[in-house]
Amino acid sequence: MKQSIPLPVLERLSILYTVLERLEKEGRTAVSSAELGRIMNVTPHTIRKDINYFGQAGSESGYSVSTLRNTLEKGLRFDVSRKACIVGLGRMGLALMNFSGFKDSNIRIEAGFDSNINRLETLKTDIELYPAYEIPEVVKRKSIELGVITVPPEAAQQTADKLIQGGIKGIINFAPVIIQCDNPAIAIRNFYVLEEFRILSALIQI
Amino acid sequence: MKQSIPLPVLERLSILYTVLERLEKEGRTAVSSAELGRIMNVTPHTIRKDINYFGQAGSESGYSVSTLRNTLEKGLRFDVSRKACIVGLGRMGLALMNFSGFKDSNIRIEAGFDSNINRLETLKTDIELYPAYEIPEVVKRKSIELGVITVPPEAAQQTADKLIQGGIKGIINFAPVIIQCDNPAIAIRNFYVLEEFRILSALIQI
DNA sequence: TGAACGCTGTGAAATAATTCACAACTTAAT
DNA sequence: ATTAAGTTGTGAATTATTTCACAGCGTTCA
Ligand SMILES: NC(=O)c1ccc[n+]([C@@H]2O[C@H](COP(=O)([O-])OP(=O)(O)OC[C@H]3O[C@@H](n4cnc5c(N)ncnc54)[C@H](O)[C@@H]3O)[C@@H](O)[C@H]2O)c1
Ligand SMILES: NC(=O)c1ccc[n+]([C@@H]2O[C@H](COP(=O)([O-])OP(=O)(O)OC[C@H]3O[C@@H](n4cnc5c(N)ncnc54)[C@H](O)[C@@H]3O)[C@@H](O)[C@H]2O)c1
Repeated sequence: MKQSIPLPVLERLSILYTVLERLEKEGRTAVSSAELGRIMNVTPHTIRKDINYFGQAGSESGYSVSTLRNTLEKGLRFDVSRKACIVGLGRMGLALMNFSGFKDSNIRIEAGFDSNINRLETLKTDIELYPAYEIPEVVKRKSIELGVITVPPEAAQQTADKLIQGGIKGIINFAPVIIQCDNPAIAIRNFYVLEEFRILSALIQI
Repeated sequence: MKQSIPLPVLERLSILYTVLERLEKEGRTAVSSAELGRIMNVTPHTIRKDINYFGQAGSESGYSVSTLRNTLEKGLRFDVSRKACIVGLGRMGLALMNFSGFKDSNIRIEAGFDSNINRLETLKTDIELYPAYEIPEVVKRKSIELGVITVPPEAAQQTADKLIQGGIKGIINFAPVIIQCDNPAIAIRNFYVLEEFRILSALIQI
C-alpha cells in the first residue's frame, strides 16, 4: 500500500505530519485543505489528493487535526519506533547525536561509530560507542534499521557497505558521494548541504 | 536562461558538478553519459537531456570532464563567489560554521549570529559574530546573499524575516518550520533532517 | 424553508518530467 | 575499405504529477 505512494507525496505528507503536530500542540481541532495549503505553500488540491491516499479522512467542515494526524501516523507507520545509528562522530555526527529533537520522535539513536578510537574515548555521551569495524556485528545484533553516514567522503561508500552487511534498511547520507547499492529494498536519502548552497547560487538572479 | 532549467534538473546538475570535480581530481579526462548515469543512478538519457540545457557539450567520444565541468560552472554561475551567514550558533550552526568543505567552494561564511550574547563571547572562531538583532544591518552592509537558519523552530520565521529585511537572496532552513515569504525572488531550501528519518521509516518494509 | 457558503473527494485535463528511439557521427579493428 | 561498436543530441512517446472542475454534503443564516 505505502509502496504505491509517490515519493513527492510521501515527502509532503511527512511535512504535513509535522504541521499537524504543531497545530495540535497549539490546541487547534479542525483545519481545512485551504489553510494547510497556505501553511505549506501548495495548492489545496494537492493537500486533498495527498491525504486521499489514505481514503476518506475529512468531513464537510474540514479535517480533524488529531484524526488526520493519527491517520498519517498509522498509514505511514510513524508510530513504529526505529533504531538508528550514526557513523562518523565528527562535527556533523556529534550535532546529530546530541540533537534534542529525537527525544519526542520514534527514532532511537542506539549506537555511534567512529574509526578513531581515541575519539571514542574522549566523547561524553549516554549512547553506546563502538569502533567502526564493529558496524556489521552491532547493527545485526541490535537490529538497527537506520544508519546515518557522517564520515568524510572517501569513507562513505565503505561505511555504507558495512551498514548494509549488518542488514540496515535505510541510510541517510551526509557525505557528498553517491552511494552505490544494488539492493533496491534499502532506501537511501542523500543530504548534500553544500549542494544546497550551489542550488541557491543558481536560483538567485545574477 | 537559468530560470528555465527545471528544479529537478538543477538539482541533478549540481550533483553532476561534484561528480565531475572528483573525476577531474582523479585524473579522468573523458566520460560518457552511460558512465555518469551509472555513477549517479539515473539513465544516460537523463544525463544527456540535463546537460543539453547548456547546448551541445559533448562529442562522439563522450564528454570532456574539464570542459563539461566548466560549462556547468559558467552556466549555473558556480564560479561566482557568494557571501553567506549562519543564524543560530548551536550544535548544527557550529557544525556548519566549522565545516571544512567551504574552504574549496565559492561560499564564504562572512558572519555568525546568535541571540545569546554569552554564547557569542565564548565561541572561538575567525568568523565575525554578531547579536541576532543586528542581522538586517550586517546583512545589508556586507551584501550577504545567502543565509542559513539553525535556530529553534519558534525563532525560525522571525529569523527569516530579519534576513529578508537585510536583503538576503536565498535561505537554507534547518528548522522544522515552513518559512512564509511572499517575495518569490527569494529562494528557500528546506533541510528537514528529522523528516528524512520519517520518510525512511515509511519507505522500508514493515 | 431555502438559499448561500464552504468543505471534501475524485475523475478528467493539463502540465511536467523522464524515457525511448534513432539519426548522425567517430573511432577502432580487421 | 569496411564493419562494428560506441557516442551524443533530440523529437516523440510515455509516464508521473499537479491542477482543475464540480458533484455532493452539511452548516449557517435569513
Ligand atoms: N560539518 C558540516 O557542517 C557538514 C556539512 C555538509 C556536509 N558534511 C559532510 O559530513 C561528513 C562529515 O563532516 P564533518 O564536518 O563532521 O567531518 P569531521 O572530520 O568533523 O568528522 C568525520 C568523522 O568521521 C570519522 N571517520 C573517518 N573515517 C571513518 C570511517 N571509515 N569509519 C568511521 N568513522 C570515520 C573521523 O574520525 C571523524 O570523527 C563529510 O562527508 C562532510 O562532507 C558536513
Ligand atoms: N542538531 C541537529 O542535529 C539538528 C538536526 C535536525 C534539525 N535541527 C534543527 O536545527 C535547529 C538548531 O538545532 P540545534 O540542535 O543546533 O539547536 P541548539 O539549541 O543547539 O542551537 C540553537 C541556537 O540558536 C540560538 N537562538 C535561539 N533563538 C535565536 C534567535 N531568535 N536568533 C538567533 N539565535 C537564536 C540559541 O542561542 C542557540 O545557540 C533547530 O531548529 C533544530 O530543529 C538540528
